[in-house]
Amino acid sequence: MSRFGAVDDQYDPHELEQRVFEYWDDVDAYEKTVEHRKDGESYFFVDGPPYTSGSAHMGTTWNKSLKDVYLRFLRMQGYDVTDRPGYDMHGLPIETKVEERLGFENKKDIEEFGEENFIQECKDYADEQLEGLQEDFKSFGVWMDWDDPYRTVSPEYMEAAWWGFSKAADRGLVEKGHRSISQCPRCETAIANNEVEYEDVEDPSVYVKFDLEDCGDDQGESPNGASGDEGPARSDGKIVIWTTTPWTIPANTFVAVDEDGDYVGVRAEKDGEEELLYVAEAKHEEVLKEGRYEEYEVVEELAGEELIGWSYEHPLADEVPDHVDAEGTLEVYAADYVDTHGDGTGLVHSAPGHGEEDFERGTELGFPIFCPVGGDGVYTAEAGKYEGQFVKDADEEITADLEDNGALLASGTVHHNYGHCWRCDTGILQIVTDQWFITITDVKDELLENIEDSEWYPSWARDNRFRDFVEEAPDWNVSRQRYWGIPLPVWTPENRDDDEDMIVVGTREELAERVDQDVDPDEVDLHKDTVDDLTITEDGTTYTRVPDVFDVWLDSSVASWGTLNYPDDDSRFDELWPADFILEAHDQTRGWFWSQLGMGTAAMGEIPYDKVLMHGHALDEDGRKMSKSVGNVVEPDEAIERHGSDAMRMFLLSANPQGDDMRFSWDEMGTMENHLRTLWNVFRFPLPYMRLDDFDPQETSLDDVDEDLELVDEWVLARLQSTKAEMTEHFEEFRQDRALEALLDFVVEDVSRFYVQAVRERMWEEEDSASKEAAYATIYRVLRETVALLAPYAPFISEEIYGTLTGDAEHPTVHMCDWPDVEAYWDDEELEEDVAILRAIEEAGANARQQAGRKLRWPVPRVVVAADDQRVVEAIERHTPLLEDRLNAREIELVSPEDRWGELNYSAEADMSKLGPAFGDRAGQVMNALNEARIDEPALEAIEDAVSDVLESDEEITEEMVSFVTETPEGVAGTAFGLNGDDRGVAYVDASLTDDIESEGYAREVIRRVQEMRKDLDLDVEERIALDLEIDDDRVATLVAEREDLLREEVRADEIGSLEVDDGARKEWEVEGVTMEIALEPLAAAEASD
RNA sequence: GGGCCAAUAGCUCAAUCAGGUUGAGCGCCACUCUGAUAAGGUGGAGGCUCUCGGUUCAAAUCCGAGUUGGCCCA
Repeated sequence: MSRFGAVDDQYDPHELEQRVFEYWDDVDAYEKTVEHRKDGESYFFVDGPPYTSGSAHMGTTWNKSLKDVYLRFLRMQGYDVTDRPGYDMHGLPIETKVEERLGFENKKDIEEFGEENFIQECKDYADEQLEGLQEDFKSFGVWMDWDDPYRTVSPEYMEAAWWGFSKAADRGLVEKGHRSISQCPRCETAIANNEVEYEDVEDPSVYVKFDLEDCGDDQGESPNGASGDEGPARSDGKIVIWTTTPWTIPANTFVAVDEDGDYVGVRAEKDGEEELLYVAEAKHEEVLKEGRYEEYEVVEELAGEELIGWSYEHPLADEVPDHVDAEGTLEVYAADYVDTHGDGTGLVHSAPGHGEEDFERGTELGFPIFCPVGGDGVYTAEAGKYEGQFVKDADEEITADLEDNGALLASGTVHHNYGHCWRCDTGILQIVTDQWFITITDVKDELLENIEDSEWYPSWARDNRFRDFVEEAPDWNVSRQRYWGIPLPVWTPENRDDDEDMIVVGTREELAERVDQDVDPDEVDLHKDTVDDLTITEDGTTYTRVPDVFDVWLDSSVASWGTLNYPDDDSRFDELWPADFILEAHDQTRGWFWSQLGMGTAAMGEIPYDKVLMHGHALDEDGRKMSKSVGNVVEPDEAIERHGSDAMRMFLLSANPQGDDMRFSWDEMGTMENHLRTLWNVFRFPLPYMRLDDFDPQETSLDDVDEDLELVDEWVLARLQSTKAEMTEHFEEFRQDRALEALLDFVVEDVSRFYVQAVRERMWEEEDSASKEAAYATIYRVLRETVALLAPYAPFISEEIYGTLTGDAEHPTVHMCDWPDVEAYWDDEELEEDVAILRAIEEAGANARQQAGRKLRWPVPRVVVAADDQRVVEAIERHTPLLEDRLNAREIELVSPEDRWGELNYSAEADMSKLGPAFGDRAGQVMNALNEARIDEPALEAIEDAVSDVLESDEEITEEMVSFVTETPEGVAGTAFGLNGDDRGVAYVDASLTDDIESEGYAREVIRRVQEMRKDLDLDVEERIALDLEIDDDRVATLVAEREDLLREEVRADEIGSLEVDDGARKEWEVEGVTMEIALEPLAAAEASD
């Protein structure tokens, strides 16, 4: 780009961004920036891999924008940043998408299609989605290493997973186990608890009576011993359970009670028959009502422990002949998952072959684990009568059979939350199957210790949420009975599949060495279709591979070394690992934050990341989550279309990145675009003048013009230093939103609204002047550093401004710049405060003018400033001319704190922090009395008297309790000014008129209208004109005539007199009630027409 | 059902940790400026600080109970 070249009149984000994209491409901006930092200190960032299904939504866009802003910032600080993006490409979600595409319904379809073909389809689908995501991320300017992303399907990456798993196995943390897991019967695989989605559904609700057996017989055998020798004969009694899954009753093994709970025996009557029912005391009324009993009577009160050891008959004994009947089963036991006040009856049907808690308690009691259900949710032969039925379909028949057996107390339906498969939405089943686990519960203490080695932003995310999650976490089931995933690298002896003599392979090299077949370690693809056929023969035993693939969460859990291609490539691991920084949304506490901790600890004994920035989710404008079914999704593409990538990024980056959700807002995004427009206008304002004067920032630097700098120059430079300091501080605390706020405040408030206004006239000077050069050098420095500070947020506009300012003199791209340091030389806190005070006075003055009905264009004879403190006096004394100029006042009159302006009245304001302790509960009354008092002089006695009058009692008021405020007299308008909420004084504008003032006022009114007409005629700034002026009021005409020199100068009029207008304009105006006619004509035209 | 986080102007947020008469930006309305001009400036309106209790002379702030939303867990 050529320096100070022509730029667009208006900020057009789309054209600008397109130009910048092309420019980046032309000069290899990204590659150069990476190269530029290659000798810097290394910084290891690891990208949490998005899943390759669907396109980037607002949340992903926020996430990548955050990553981009921090990576750019770190680069500018000199770090050599690792920025390899990643993609999570395996797993059930993609399998189900592909199944949908191919019209498959179950695993059989896949087997028929062929494993190899299916895997290829999944790979193609994932690759396709990856391309889409890459394009999405590039479209809003994220700079990562797009040419070389890590892909969880590549052989190196899959090897990294194998290696991590084998390290965990080396530590004895891999085991095959019989566990209760969540099974999706459609996908025919175990799914992780965090893949279960809960939805409100209608399910059966059945109350079942289990007939008690005479407990005298097996009293001695009962492990917990209960005596049955008193009270009513229990052999005719029944215990009542409740369940929403009748299909689990065939597997009933025991009934659980709360040993400390209260239970009752109830004699109840229905249809002339009497029954003795046992339920929790708290639930008995509800249960009997459900059973529609006509009458009942509590005949017995028991503690839970008294029920222990009671035995009962299996309610489906005939239908399921193979039901559990081992020693000690079909009895009542204590279990801590029972709640006598919760849902149900206080007695819990327990089937260790299904429920997780039932399984644990059943195992503890040494019972056989009976699960007559296959992975497809169909009853096996063990289920007797129900064999071959899908379990949910059998609910009805089982309920009917219970009724026939006289075991059904009541049946109905209930609405409750029930788990569903996250991908195919099928209701999950709890069944016990064989699965492979990483037994992280064996290293729970180590996990909790390792958490301490990471630093989280915000810190509560680690100390509350994450720690709680880790404490509760069960062993990690890593096996899935599916196809599209990393195969488990486990080989077991033929015909045996336990973990006793397993071989766990860690690398492709090892695989090639140990397998019986010929395998090229550099060429082998590790997917299931390839490795399934490989066998290992050692010491005469042949080993075959376990057919499962890994839980997809295991894939990303190894990202901290997988992204380095470790162990295949060990060149950078020692230097870089563990990651310095990761950044994801809060749903990853249970996801990636957790899986990495688990895998890092199991494999390496360490947490694989140092710093974690945890952001929230992107919600819609009403604070609801964006969802396709609700139709409130805002697509990033639309945001870019409406406001441009820079504005969208700035909006996203203006949100707090620490834990809070972001509420989307079109309004706020529009505001960001406006701020960028302001910056654009500020930037393009000095360009024509600099170009005209051949200003060269390399020749004329700030140092060269140091002597000629004016107050505002020094001030804006001082503000720049504070802004840099503030931004750096915020960035280092991961609050880029606050850093952005500081920058925009500087650009909009200080540069645009104050500095540019203040230097305009200096830039218009036609002759060369030291002052003008100083202003050029100052604004150049301000803009040059501002775009560097803005570059991480808005990389496009920053690039264009930087290019126009620097031409070929600096880096090819703004993103190679160093993060601007604070220069102590320009730091000037005193000056910043002075100007802050002056601006407060100016603002108050403008307010007072409006009250007095005097426009800024009209001078006022004087402004009286009553200062509350010496600091304000100093500021005014140091900068009186500037203040006169900004207020358009002939004179500034300063009233120091110890004096007062005679024409004023006073009132007082109470300070509650002092009144409260002194007056206690009467403080409110005293405050009101104080605030309402009006007095002639600001004296304590006067206010004390006034308050005492109102309250009819003597009150002691001290100086610190009140501050006096002035009451404006007639004819003068006054407005208080202050800083940071503290009053610092009052500005009084004396708006009285004199001939001199009116003369200038009217002259300026004429000037403005001539300027407007010049603009309508589209005249060049330099163009000379002839002017005709007829004013209807003689006095005003005379007043204006007194300022003819000013008029000629300002509007570049060489001739004033009557003229015929040919190529010019003539117009009548109404000014303050006076009619005037103005005509003008460019001189060149006038001459030509002669 | 449990845990964590949030709730303040129409919108986005600050003030909450260390209690003392609630603030900013945007939007809206009015005025103003006019050589940055599809810009700029000034002012105004707009608040039972989610609800109910408690502690305190005094609560947006501390405590308790709820409501709503978000995430996580069951």
